[in-house]
Amino acid sequence: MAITQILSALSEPTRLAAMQIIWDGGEHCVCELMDRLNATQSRMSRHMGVLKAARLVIDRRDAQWVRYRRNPDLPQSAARIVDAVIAATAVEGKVAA
Amino acid sequence: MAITQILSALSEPTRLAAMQIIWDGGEHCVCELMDRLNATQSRMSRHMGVLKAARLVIDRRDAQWVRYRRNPDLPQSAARIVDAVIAATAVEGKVAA
DNA sequence: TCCGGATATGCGCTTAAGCGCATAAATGGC
DNA sequence: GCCATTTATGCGCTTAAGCGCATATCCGGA
Repeated sequence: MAITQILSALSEPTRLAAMQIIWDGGEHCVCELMDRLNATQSRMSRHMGVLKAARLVIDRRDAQWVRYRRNPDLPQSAARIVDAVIAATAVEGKVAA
Repeated sequence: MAITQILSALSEPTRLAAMQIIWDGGEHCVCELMDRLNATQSRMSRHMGVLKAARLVIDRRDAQWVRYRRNPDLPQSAARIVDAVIAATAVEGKVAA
């Protein structure tokens, strides 16, 4: 079931675009993702919640910010899916934001 | 956009299970998939339509049967996604049918 | 031409996804 | 303690997904 949940999480354009940003390994607050992806606050927050529920990312409180980053404990088999997806977005050009 | 469509197509358990079967490279009629996946006829037919719309599979009329197989012209970047997904299902055990 | 098997599709229904809006909750600074 | 900033969440709405049922369509064989 976890796999279908991962695929479903990645299948939404804004979430996929967020994963492209987050997959660099760094930390990114919701406000940054909002700005870069042109999303409202509640929309962005909920999308991040979906990615978190799929265990693709983890979050960390840092003062008034919440920093998201890729889940370092993601099983390799799942990480390979994300890698392949990110690579494919690079090939096909851009993903809607 | 094609990538999110592929991910969405793969994110449904019965469709994912169908892809596991079809990814062997052989041809499979709807009736076979129905039987193996415990799906009704209309349900299976529609699911295959979704996979076809995502260009993951192609179909061919053969007498009263329609044979589905993996799309040989699927871009490599997309094929890698499917490969990673199939590999992950093998790791995690089984996918609901 | 008629029939039976295999597949697709129109229709209506139910449920889930995604959204905006308003509001709550957490935190630092004053 | 109070306020501004950042993030999460309850609520209601709209739309899309998935399903079963019935029916249409396609095909070979008698």
